Amino acid sequence: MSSTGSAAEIQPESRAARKERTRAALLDGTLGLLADRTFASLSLREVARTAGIVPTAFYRHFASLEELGVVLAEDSMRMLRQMLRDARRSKGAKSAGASLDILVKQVRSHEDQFRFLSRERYGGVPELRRAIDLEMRLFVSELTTDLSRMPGLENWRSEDLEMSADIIVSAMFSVVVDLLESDRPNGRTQQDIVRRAEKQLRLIMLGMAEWRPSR
Amino acid sequence: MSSTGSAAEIQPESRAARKERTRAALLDGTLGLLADRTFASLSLREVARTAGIVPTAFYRHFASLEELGVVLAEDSMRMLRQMLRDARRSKGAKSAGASLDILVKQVRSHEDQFRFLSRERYGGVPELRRAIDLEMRLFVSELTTDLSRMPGLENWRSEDLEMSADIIVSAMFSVVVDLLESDRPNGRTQQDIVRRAEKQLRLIMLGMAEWRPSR
DNA sequence: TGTACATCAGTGAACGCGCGTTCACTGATGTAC
DNA sequence: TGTACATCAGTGAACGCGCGTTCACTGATGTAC
Repeated sequence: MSSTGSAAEIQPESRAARKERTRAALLDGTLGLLADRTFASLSLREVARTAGIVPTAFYRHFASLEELGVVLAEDSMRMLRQMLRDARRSKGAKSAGASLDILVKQVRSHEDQFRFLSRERYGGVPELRRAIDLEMRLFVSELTTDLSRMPGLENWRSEDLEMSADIIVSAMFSVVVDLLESDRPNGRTQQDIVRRAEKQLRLIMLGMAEWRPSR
Repeated sequence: MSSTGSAAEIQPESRAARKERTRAALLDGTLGLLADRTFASLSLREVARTAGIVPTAFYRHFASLEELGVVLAEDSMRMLRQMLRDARRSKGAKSAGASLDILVKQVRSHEDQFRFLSRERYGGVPELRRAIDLEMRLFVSELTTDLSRMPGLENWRSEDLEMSADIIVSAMFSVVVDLLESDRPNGRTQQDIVRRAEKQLRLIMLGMAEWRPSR
């Protein structure tokens, strides 16, 4: 309780730490606003408001709203990549059920980010759309590589592997969207969504088992 | 050449016809603006500008911008329904190739409307999102009915038919998006897109042929 | 440890602008007689 | 056919508002000595 250096001593936050906290508040507040809005409809002033700073202070952190948006997209995509890496490491991930389980958990713990990605993927800000689209392509191409290592697929043409990866990613994307809507009126329940997705993955795998890479 | 009623006589447009023309210009101009924008980012004044009228005259046609948006969504969805009806009537539509052909033609002749639908489907205006989502469900359910009549599928559980229809619609949706991007940098060519989609449909059909509706 | 100066996150006033909406209006078209 | 009146799509001024951005500033934190 003395003032000579005990653990209880008040450590005043450094200037850099404060700045970082405000920056994080800007990103986080924006993600919150995006829960039911499009990025294109945000104003710099309301974003600043959510972080509790005056509009002009925004420029201490980003040159423009769009720049903040790109950072948000990059952060969200980093999260996605991490998910893929985790899934690959986990031994059971080759089964459809286990992979879906990872996806559901990830969506549930990063709802705002997934909502942001799904909304801006086809949205109105070209810079964001391009960034997200690029990441989706990388995603498909990583999954293509994974597939090429699976037993029975060693001799497939890369074109065929790619189209398979593509259809899997499409199906997973709509799982994400459905999950995000699942607590709203008219939304299907999480159980229904997962069960349907499992069947879809099984259907695709059945098709792949029968596939003859002709021509 | 007389003024007594020949075909060359000038027929002044009726007031109702003029009004209808302005209304159409508003809808059409808005669709044009939406080629690279989100609906949520439009302003009433710029919409009015594209139709060549003063902002206040807008209210002679719609109570609000949102109301115009809903009409736009309804029009676009009518076009989609028409496409499905045409596809069903055409005899060859049971083959993947023929159906894809119809889709490609329809997308090419209604690019703006498809762009609008794909952009607002996950977009920021709840009213539009709901309207489009409802239509997509109807779409899946109609396709489910079509599938249930196909040879070999008579005994499938409706749940399984639905999940198959769902994955087909997802794949077709991404075909539409790809087609809309196909003339832009980084876009794949129309030929690549169609070829991949054909393979995907074949893969799904192979899977369905092997499907055992167990449990 | 104390002092003098530099840094810089955040402030607050001010600007010009496009916005949605109101209102009273204009003048061509439509209708009743 | 002609006249007198009603309708109504489009006009133009005006309003208050939130916007992005500029600018000079404040005062706490950091640094050099």
